[in-house]
Amino acid sequence: MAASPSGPRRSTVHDVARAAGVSRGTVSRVLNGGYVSEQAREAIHRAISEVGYVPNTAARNLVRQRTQAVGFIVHEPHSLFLEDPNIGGIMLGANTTLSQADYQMVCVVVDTARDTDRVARYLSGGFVDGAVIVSARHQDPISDVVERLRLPVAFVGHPPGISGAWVGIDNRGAAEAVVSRLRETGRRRIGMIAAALDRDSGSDRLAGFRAALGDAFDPALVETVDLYAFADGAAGMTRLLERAPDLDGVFAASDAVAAGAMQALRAAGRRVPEDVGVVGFDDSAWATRTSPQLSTVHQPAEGLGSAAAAAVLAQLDGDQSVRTGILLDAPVVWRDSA
Amino acid sequence: MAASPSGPRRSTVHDVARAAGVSRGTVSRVLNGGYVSEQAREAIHRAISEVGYVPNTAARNLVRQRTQAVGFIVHEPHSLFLEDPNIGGIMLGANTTLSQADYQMVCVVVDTARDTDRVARYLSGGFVDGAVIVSARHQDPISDVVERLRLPVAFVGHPPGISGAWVGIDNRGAAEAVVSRLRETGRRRIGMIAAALDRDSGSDRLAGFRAALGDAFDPALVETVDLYAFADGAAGMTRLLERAPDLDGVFAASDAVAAGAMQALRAAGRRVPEDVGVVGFDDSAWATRTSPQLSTVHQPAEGLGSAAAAAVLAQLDGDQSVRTGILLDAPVVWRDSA
DNA sequence: TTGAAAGCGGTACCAT
DNA sequence: ATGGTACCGCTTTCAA
Repeated sequence: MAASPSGPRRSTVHDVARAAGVSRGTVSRVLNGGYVSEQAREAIHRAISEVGYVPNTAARNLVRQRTQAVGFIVHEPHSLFLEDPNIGGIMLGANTTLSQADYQMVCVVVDTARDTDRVARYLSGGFVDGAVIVSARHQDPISDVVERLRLPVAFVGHPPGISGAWVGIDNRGAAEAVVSRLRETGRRRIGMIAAALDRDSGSDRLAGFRAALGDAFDPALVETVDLYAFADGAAGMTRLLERAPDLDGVFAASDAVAAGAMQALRAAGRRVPEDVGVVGFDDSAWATRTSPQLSTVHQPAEGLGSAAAAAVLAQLDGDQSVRTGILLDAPVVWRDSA
Repeated sequence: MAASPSGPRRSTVHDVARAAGVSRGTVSRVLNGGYVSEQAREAIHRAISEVGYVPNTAARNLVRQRTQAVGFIVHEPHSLFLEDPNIGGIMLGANTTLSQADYQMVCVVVDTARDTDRVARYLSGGFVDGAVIVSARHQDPISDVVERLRLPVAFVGHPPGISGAWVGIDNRGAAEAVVSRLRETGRRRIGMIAAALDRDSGSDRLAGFRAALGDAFDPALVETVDLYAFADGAAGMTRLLERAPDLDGVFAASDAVAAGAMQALRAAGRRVPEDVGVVGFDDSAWATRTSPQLSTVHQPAEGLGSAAAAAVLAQLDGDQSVRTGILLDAPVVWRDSA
């Protein structure tokens, strides 16, 4: 049971109080704010560094009835967690904001295949004061739990039917911008490889595509695939090309899909961007690795994580004015593929 | 200050004790093990689910003098954290193992550019019972702190001069295996694009390359680049090709480097694998996205994270028999690029 | 402005 | 086997 590093006992408020010649209460007051004479304050600060005092988190949390932890819930199989170019950035952003506010981020990955309700239990268990929830889906049981618990949360993305705070980008608007520009540059037969229609990001991108085309929209030019993945992009492109050999532009639902599409295009003897213009989505590492480099929509991943964390923090502070929806800017980046 | 979700007060050991008609001590005993009559045990279990009891982590941690948290320290700039194909897997593996043991993983990313000693303080602050440390470097100040604190840790990778437990793969042996096979398949002028020589992984791969070649080793066939990155691979390959136009095989220090090298090779009119055989390292998403698909060394990323976490857990349990070094298997995967 | 004291929710030791 | 009780380190009334 040699759990804690042996060393000398960590010093406590008690030690500080004694060294400064005051009571524990006074020490606590300078730590947390309250009426303290300048003289006492100084003596205490000196004592603190003298005895090397560091507050005990557990004790503080116990009396304050908080855990000082925020969950980062990713509802995604491990493999997708690793593939997704945005999750890492979102996590980093959330972590930065949270730790600056002295909160710990506890990362929980719900491998969809396994039990969702392990997380539900976790959330109910009072292990966290709030949560950032990534890639929730419609009717997600986790969202239900959160609602019942009235736990301060923020979703990244905006699954329909969710009532809590959320932060996202304007997928639909960005898609429209992409397609409009494609048309402006002379593309006339523009197709789309849509993906992940079961989440808002996927369906909104498709909606934007459709809206931008208006009357010119042709359902035959949309190919739908399951995942935002390279292989899906390649397969989708191949099928799309069979149906519409005269196509001269493609909007792919993600960079990975776009990269796959480019591969299929090349295999079919089409040149990018000369014969077919290709645009992706995410501005992930993929975008600058394809040749030609991909035109795409920039996702502010760290910003999303950071904003979601801030929204949770605001609720934790009892801030009533929390906006329930925040849209971050997702500019289109034009490179060489279209 | 409406921090905790309002709702009814959470029930405590006290409530359970009263509902079961026993004392708090007895309740604690069934929770933690000890002599309890079968009768009491049953009554208590019934009472627990009746009142919906969930233990309070803070209180338990306070009395036990532990935090029940383990740090996951990544000493890497944010951008590299996102690029590295292994870190995500390592993290997932560590997280899984840790949470199964009821530990929380607290992720700390040290953006090298900024203060390393913020982490040192964190570690000294008693916020965690132990730590998994990824990508430490030689003479890393963090390693020093850990040593001084005698904090239970495990490193992923094996930076020289580190005395604690570590888990890694046999970079050198894997590199040797790659090069030997390249020779067996008839390659005669084999070059290497070495990277990240400031870490053990990078220098060990180079050492293996050298060892496999023995007398045939030609320093002119080694090109060194800074990072395990695509762009570095492309640039390195270009330079290498200038020096050794007759080269017929390349061992790249990572898949990203290999992908960059393949691009440069193609630009120079060389066919892979006909003219030049290329082998990477990591078996990351890159490997199956290039065409032809990459032959490479498989990194058991989740396994590494999991093993490192287990090593920390073992030390926390006071297990004296912890092996200080664990090597996981990293098999070579032969695909089409060589 | 400050000190004293009462808990926060558990665990563990001590008698019984 | 069980109940009683002291205590973990800190915050927060309440008096003074």
